[in-house]
Amino acid sequence: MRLGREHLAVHGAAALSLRAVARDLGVVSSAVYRYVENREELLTLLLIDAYNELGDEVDAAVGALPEADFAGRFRALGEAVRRWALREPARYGLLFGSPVPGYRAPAERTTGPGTRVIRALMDILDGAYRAGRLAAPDDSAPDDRAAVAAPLAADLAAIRTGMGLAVPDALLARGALVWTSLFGAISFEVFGQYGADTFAAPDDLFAHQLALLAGLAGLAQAA
Amino acid sequence: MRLGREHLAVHGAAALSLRAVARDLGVVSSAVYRYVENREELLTLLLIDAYNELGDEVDAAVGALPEADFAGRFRALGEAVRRWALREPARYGLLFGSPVPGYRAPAERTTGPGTRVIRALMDILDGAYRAGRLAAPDDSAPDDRAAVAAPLAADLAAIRTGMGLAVPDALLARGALVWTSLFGAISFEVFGQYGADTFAAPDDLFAHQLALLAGLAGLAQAA
DNA sequence: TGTATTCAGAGAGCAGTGCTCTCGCAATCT
DNA sequence: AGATTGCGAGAGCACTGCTCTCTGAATACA
Repeated sequence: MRLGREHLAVHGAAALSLRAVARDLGVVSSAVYRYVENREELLTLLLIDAYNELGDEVDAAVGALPEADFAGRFRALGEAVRRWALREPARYGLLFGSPVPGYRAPAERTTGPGTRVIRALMDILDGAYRAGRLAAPDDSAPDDRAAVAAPLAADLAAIRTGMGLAVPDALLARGALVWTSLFGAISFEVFGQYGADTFAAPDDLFAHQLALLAGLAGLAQAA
Repeated sequence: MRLGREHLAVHGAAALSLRAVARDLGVVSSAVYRYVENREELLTLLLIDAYNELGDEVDAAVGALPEADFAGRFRALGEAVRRWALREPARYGLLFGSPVPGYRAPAERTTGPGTRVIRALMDILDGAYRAGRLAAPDDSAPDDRAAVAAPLAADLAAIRTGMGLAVPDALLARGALVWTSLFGAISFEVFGQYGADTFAAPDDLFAHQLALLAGLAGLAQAA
């Protein structure tokens, strides 16, 4: 079932060639259609496979730290995502890059594996909140920046009940921003948006960004 | 010189077909090669064109507000980027999505137009700093989260001199994170990463995220 | 005005793609 | 032993990027 994973890794998602996959398997192209309905389903399989591998690595990295080490777990999550993304840039692009033209992922098969990272992130934040270790950072306390508009509050309420969380609106919204920001930073690095050699020390850059995001999420940096 | 812009808009970057562009122009495919060396150069032209249109709209939105309204200008920048991205999702994907397989953008032609948004963003932050209106948010003051490792500090110093800025390391790093976070949030929305109807009020979500990012950047929300 | 040059586009053709169809071979089941 | 099933091969369709040659028209030059 490793249909074309290494080929995707080499050539990228949009250029994924069913015929090339067949060649890698030492088989003619029409034979692949015995196992896969079309190129779309091949992409779907690769999508689910990638989501699950990323989810596995994130879960392993997070689970290696004690449950109460919320800040440590958050950092482990971010580092695991980045490590996987840098190791598998094409597959990362398939998951978080521009959608493949003409391809629409079947939600009923991909939402499960596709929500594992945000699930893990929210579990950390929710656990920290329930343990009284998640505080609204000072810069949001006095002003109304953290105020949540009514329609957004409705969306957040649906997410909270849907995921079984306890965090209040403002912190939930911060969690969502941390989520998108994490992937934004990683995407910039993986996709080469920073420019050729703008950052000679990308590890330090990311570590700094992770620390800032932890602060944004309301996680104290204590161990 | 509108070679295939609408075609890209419809079908996406990776599916951009030189032959289809030729058809749109009412011409046979080989004729296009009179004006464009190959598909790569066609992509490069579209890339530069998109960068410049985005840059123009951002500059216009930012320039519509008084120079001293740093927070307003920041919000205008973010809203302009999002507006353009939602209006031109395929072109946005070309700029900020997964790289087109086998295509390498020529830095000497694209870095100029490609840095206009970060340039505008940094100008706002730098202006606010020089005006004494950019403060390190409270949540970074007491701890060492904002401490910048030595190699990262070297990178930041190069950026500062290269762009002629005055902001210190910690704020410059925050600016970079705000930059990537902004595009991370927009990419999630444009690329449909949030899930089908997770957010019924995406405008409110983005407005909230922009406010949080303004806080992260150190911009007071005063007018 | 007559010739030479340039240039835009057409058309054929190459190798590649996704995909469908038919066919043959081999293992399996009854 | 005979029928069924499944796997893979091969041909063929329309599409792609790209190269080549050829034609026809506009232009430059004398």
